[in-house]
Amino acid sequence: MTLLLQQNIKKHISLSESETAIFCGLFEQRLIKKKHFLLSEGEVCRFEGFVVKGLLRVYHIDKNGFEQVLYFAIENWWVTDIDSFTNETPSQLYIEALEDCEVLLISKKNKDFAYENLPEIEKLFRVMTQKTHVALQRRMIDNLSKTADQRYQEFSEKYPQLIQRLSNIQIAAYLGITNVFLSKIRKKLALKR
Amino acid sequence: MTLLLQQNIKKHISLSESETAIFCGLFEQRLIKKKHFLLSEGEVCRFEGFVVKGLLRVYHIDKNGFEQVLYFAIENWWVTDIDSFTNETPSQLYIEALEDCEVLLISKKNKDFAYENLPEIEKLFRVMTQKTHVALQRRMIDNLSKTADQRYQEFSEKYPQLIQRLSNIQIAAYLGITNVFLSKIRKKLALKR
DNA sequence: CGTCTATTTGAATGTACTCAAAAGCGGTGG
DNA sequence: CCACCGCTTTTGAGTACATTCAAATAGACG
Repeated sequence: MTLLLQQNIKKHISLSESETAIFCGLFEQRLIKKKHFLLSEGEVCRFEGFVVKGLLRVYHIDKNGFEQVLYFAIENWWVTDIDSFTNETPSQLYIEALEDCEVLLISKKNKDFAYENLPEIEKLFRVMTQKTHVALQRRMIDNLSKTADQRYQEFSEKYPQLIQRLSNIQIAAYLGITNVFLSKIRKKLALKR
Repeated sequence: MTLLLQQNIKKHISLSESETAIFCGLFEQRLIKKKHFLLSEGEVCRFEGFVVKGLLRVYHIDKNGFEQVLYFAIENWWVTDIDSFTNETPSQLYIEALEDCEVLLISKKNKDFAYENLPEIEKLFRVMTQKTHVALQRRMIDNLSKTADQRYQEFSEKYPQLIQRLSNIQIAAYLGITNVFLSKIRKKLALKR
């Protein structure tokens, strides 16, 4: 059950067998069916999650009713609302399963326990947070400086496995364009080849 | 010299007098004249900086030669290229003084020393990183869902003190629009009142 | 098979950019 | 103190990028 999680940890830090076992023991398995929610706006996010199987999207609904996708999470990715989780404030985000999912959840209490008893874990999360931050910074720059056209092509090249599992509507909400316009972009690109 | 830094720390964590003194002692003062650089593309960022006085901009130049401002840092803000600093890789960013500046710099070595000897410091940086991340996430959403018009108004309302010290060119590079277009937005808004 | 949702297409509109030129403004040297 | 230079801001015209709305088509699923 926690095999994928163990491999994920090993990529970043070195933990002994027993430490790994302790850490993995702090997680709770959770199965979510397609179209169901792991988190809804207004709730406090009580977990940090590791995706073992499936696909989720993390999104926000703005005051005009439009959905903005912050990111997608598939196997081997982490998922949470870091703001709500750390500050224990109501979330402004939704986390929805786009496929049937298996997720491993760790509570704040258990994470703090890990911080205190497994010093390397601190590093694990620090590194992860940094990577996420840098990725977000890059995406910021891209969104400011590139056309939807370029962003779509780069997204397809970077996450080919993800594209196949997403509808145009989801991709468009991630790129910050309408699904109608995405359809036109795809047509234009298809003609070019 | 480190008074502002001390106040900044107190907002997030509680350190004893002596601990504060030790921590502040790990910083080195640096004066930068207007139009000079604290960091240039290609260099490894060897510091994390706290701005005591002045105004800096952190930006990236894309392959078409356009400058994208990631953020501005004024008094009481921190400034670094977190990617380059933590991974000791060449930076893709520039950090330039837009006014004469006084900055307090801490090296990686000294920061690690602080982590080991002043446990609360870990928390300080964790909290800061998180706040930055959440702010960036919000900005991401705004950029995806709002017009330049709205983004400009919100930026002016959120950072009125900053707006006054920035040229249109800088503001435009932050908002992801041309300075020509910003000028037109300002005219339109002025007429409305 | 019917229903529901996703995708495509076209026309009209709005948002933002490019290019070029003029006007404004600040600093520097004579 | 003024004249000049360089940089910023403004303005206008033409164009490119992206959205809205509406309708047609295609797919997915019970």
